Amino acid sequence: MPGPDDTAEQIAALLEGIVRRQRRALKQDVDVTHGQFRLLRTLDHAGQPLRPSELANQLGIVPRSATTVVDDLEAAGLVARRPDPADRRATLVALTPAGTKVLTTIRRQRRDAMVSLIERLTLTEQSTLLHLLTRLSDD
Amino acid sequence: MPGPDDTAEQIAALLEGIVRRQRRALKQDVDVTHGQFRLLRTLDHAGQPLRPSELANQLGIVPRSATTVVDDLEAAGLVARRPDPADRRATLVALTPAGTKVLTTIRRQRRDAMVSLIERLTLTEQSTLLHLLTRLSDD
DNA sequence: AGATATACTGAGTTTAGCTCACTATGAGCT
DNA sequence: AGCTCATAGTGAGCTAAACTCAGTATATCT
Repeated sequence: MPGPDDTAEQIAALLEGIVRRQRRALKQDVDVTHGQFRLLRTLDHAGQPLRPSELANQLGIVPRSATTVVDDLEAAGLVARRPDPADRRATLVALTPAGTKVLTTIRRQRRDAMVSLIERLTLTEQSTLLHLLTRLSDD
Repeated sequence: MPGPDDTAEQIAALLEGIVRRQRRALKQDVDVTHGQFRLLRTLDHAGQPLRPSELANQLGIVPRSATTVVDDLEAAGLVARRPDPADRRATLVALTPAGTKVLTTIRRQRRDAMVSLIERLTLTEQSTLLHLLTRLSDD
């Protein structure tokens, strides 16, 4: 006799499973990790250079973790650090042209993977799912 | 003009975000990691001892990874290994009473967190969501 | 000027996976 | 029986994505 609690547990398990499998399905041929991709995407979405702390904030991670991701992306030439003219403690992180290009590539791959999954649903179901997930995501 | 590709990308991002936040909301006071919890839950759901390889299969991880999780749970006294009488290569992993107890505790915590999230949806919406996610999860 | 707060980072840890290679045992074939 | 191949588990070692704690440089506030 499943109750609402059961439903919650099942939904949690399904969400986890889907995310895990989707992520693993992405044997990207571009050498950018998932975390790095998220940071690139955030920068692109912002449309302007951001501080590491702001990136951390938007990514939902602690600032120290953002530093590492930026380090690796910078080493790969996908972002560049420059001093913040307004505050000498701070640095600004900007996408390089190479970063933008890589972002586009990965985005397409990820989209392909997700599309092939959600193609199992009808268009109506897709928009229902989107709607429900959005409701769950609002802060 | 959002097309099906956009929908896929949005759904992917939402799924990730929900899972990440839910997991972090779980500052468990029981000393069992998320991966360990998943294994305990799988064992409990099976209702009988399972082989590590079967656990790995159900958890969607490679067998070697299951070995490590079982190691840690066994060290904590939450599961027990015993030889499989039917196949001397194999071992069977069973929940101990302590494991069952811990599982119950964590389940309640997790359920509370997830329930408080999905309470935003009506019962009908919840079952719709469950249905859609199940469709996405079928192999 | 001094205290406190903020921005970033070095050092080290944890979690949750992974691969590769090895041992022991089972199963199928001749 | 003997050989070959497959399966079950695990040791060793790696990667990713987070974390904490502590330290330095710079801002801000009184």
